[in-house]
Amino acid sequence: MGRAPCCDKQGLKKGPWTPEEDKILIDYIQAHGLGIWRSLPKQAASAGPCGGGRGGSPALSWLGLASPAADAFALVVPWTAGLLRCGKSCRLRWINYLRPDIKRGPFTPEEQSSIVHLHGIVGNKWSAIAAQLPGRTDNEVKNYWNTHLKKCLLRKGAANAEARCASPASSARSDSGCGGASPTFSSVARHMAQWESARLEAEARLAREPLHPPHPHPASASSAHATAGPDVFLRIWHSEVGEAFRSRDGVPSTGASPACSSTMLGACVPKQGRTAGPCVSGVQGKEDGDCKSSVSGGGGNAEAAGSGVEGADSPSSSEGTYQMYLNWVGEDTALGGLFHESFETFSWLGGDLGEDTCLDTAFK
DNA sequence: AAATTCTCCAACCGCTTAACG
DNA sequence: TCGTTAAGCGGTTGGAGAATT
Repeated sequence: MGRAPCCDKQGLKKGPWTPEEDKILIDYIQAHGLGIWRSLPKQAASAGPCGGGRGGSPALSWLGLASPAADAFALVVPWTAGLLRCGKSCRLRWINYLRPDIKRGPFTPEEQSSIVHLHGIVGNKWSAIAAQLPGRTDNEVKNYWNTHLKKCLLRKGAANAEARCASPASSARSDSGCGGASPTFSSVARHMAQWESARLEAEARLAREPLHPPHPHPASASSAHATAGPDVFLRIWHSEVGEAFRSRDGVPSTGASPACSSTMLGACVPKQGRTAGPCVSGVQGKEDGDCKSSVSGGGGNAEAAGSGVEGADSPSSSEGTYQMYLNWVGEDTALGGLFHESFETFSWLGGDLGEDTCLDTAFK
C-alpha cells in the first residue's frame, strides 16, 4: 500500500545551512544534475530502492535523461557525500539560494512595480509572480512583499486616508513616492484595492450561488470548472482592464505578451480551496481606524472592500460595493472609469461562467 | 559601550494535490 | 477505491545583523 517512506526525519539536520553543506549540495548537483529530491535520503547510500519515482521520474524526463540513467540517478544521493538533510530541505536550499540563475541584490523599481501589479491580479500566488521575474524566487518575492512593499503600501494607504479625512475633495493624487521606490505607489495601491474589491465581490457572488438553482448541465459545469481558470485570466488579461493594468503610469508591461501572460496565468490554475477566506492583500488597512468613520461609504482601502463582502447576504451588496468605490474614486474619473470597466468585466464573468466555477480561486 | 528594539530573510511548518501500489 | 507518499506552495518563525536608545 503506497510507497515506502523515502526517509525518516531522525538523524536529519535542520536549521541554517553551512558553507560546507552548500558546497556538498552544489557539487552533487553539478555532478549529477537535478533529480528527484525525495531520493536524497540514505536509501541511495545502500543503492536500494526509494519507493520509485512519481509517474516514472518526470523530473528526470524533462532533464532528458534516458530511463536507465534516470533510474540510477534517482538512487544517487548527496547523503553519500555526507549531507544529513532531507530532500525537501535540499530542494528548498537549492531553489531559494544555491541555484546559479538566482538574481541576488535589491529589487529594481521595475520589479517592484511588477510585483505590485501582479499581486493585484493574482494575489498571494508568489510562485506565479516569481515566474514573471527572472532570477527571483517565490520565497524572495514573498519576503520582499511582506517586508517592503506591503508596509510601503500600508503607509501610503494610511496617508491617503488621513488626507481624505482632512480634505476629502483634495484626495485625488498625492503620490510622493515611497522610500524613493516608485512615484506611483499610491495609485498602484488603489489599483490593488480595486482589484481586491472586484475579486472579493466575485467571492461574495459565489458564496451566494448555492442559493441559486443548480446548473442545468452539471457535466458542462464541471467542464467549465476544469477549464475556466486560464480562460478567465486570459480574457481579463486581454480586456481593457488588463490593458489598463499593464500600461498604467508607464510601468513596464510585465507579462504583456500573450505567451508571457499565458504562462503566468497557467501557473494560476485554480486549486481547490486552500484558503476558505478571502485572500487578504497587503493593502488591507490596519492603520486606517482613525479615519474609518469619516471615510465610510467612501472607502479608502481594501478594508472597505471587505465590508462589502460582509454584506454579501444583501442582494444589493454588489451595487453597494460598486457605488462605494465610485464614491471613493471620487473625482478621479480615470480610476472611476477603470473601475466601472472592471465591474462590467466581472458582470460579464458572472454570466459567462458555470454556476460552480471557482472564480474566487482564479484570483488567488 | 551596552542594552534594547527593529528589520530582514533563510528555513521550517503545514496544507493541498497528484501519483503510486 | 483507498491509504500513503512526495512535490509544491504559501504562511510563519527564529535568529542574525542593523539601528536606536
